[in-house]
Amino acid sequence: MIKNSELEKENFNIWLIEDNLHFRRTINGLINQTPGMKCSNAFETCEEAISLMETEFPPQVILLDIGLPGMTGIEGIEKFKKISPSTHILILTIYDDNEKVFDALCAGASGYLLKDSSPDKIIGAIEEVLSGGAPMSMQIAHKVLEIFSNLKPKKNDYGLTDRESEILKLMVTGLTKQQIADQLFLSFHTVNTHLKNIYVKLHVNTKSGAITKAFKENLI
Amino acid sequence: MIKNSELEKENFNIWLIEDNLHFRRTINGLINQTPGMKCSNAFETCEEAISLMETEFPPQVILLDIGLPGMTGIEGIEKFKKISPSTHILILTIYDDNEKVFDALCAGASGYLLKDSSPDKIIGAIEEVLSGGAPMSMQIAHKVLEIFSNLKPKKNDYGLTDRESEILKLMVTGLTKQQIADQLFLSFHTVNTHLKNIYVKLHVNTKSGAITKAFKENLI
DNA sequence: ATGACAATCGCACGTTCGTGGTATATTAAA
DNA sequence: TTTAATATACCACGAACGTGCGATTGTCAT
Repeated sequence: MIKNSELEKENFNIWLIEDNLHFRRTINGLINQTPGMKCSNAFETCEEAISLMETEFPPQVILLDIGLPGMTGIEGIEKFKKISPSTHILILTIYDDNEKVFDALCAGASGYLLKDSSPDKIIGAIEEVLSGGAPMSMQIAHKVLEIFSNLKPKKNDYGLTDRESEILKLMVTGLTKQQIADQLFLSFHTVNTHLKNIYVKLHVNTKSGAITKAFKENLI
Repeated sequence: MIKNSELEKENFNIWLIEDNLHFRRTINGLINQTPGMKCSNAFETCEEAISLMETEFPPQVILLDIGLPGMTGIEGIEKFKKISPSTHILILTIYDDNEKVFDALCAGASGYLLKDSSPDKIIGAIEEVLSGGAPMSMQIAHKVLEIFSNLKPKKNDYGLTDRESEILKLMVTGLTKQQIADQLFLSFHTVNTHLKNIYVKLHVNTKSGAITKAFKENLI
């Protein structure tokens, strides 16, 4: 499987954090059987790994479970990344809900695999993060795109005119009516009128309400 | 390469939108050589494809370029998805900037390949979308995670107390000071004081400013 | 036990906002 | 050509806000 001479020379350092003894041993063995990779430490909890990371040289890759006793894997990611930003975190878990996937990737994970991945896939994923990729199980990649498409929601159309949108944008920056008027070389009264119309269209009756709505519904 | 009996039976319908004649012919040939796949239509522009889509039966997959004459691929995605939500859009382009990737995936693309992908990869990607996956070139997957980690920015800590955060949350819902006071069974003056302190901590001096900051920096 | 912080409550004053009106010029559609 | 929509401008008044001063109480660590 592995015939990359670079890998064989470098002997990449990998840590494993996994509370299930059996799975930990399996993965550990798998990595150490792979030329060019070495699972130098295997932990049951993030806490143990963190304390060692502060004294020892950090690994290139951490294989990280999410459902752990004590600190969760998600929380762990941030800690690891703070200590060693260059270490790649590869999530290896049973959880595939949007929430966990989203949080893990936001926290800085470099990849996300489900535990049903084959040994080949797991080793391949480690190689992929090492070469700058972002390995994901098929289902996870799909979820990621799902999250994306929900990210930019139906751009609700309240029928704001161009001028009104422009004024809404300025309002969001925190300007008062008078300041907006100055900025656009308009009379205070004109801005006042526009605001009134904006409020009617957005069904609000305060600046705060308009701003909140603007953010929540991507009107900015 | 392809030995999936399901694919051979079904003969999946694929459309191609690509303005480069040479590349269009190449991909067209590639698909038609693949058992179980048929490139039934190849277009130069989104406009042509859209008009045909309104009369003919839509394909299972559209291979879509982004840099097209007339309507861009990104704009096209939304149109296609509106006409036929179940059609998978697979982006095949030279553009790999965050902006385009982000927009395409938000618009509802099911995958994103770079044009330097090998024929095998392209066919593999089509199979992957058909089986519910989300194929991405390695670089693209990496960019996607990059976008994610920038999504949840440094949760700036302004040292708000629990009470202050609570009041900030209520403020965002559009309540007045008096309404917030009622909600929390506090005096108007107490809320007023808390707001003053919030303003100092957030370096703002209006409700609007506080709300904007709350949204922009995820303080909610 | 002293000090720092958080949470609560109070008042006064000037500023800004929200809303009820009215009105004109321009432009685009019917 | 009439109509509708948009952008512009004005006024007045009460409500809400922002900010300057206070103050008391409790908690928690030093």
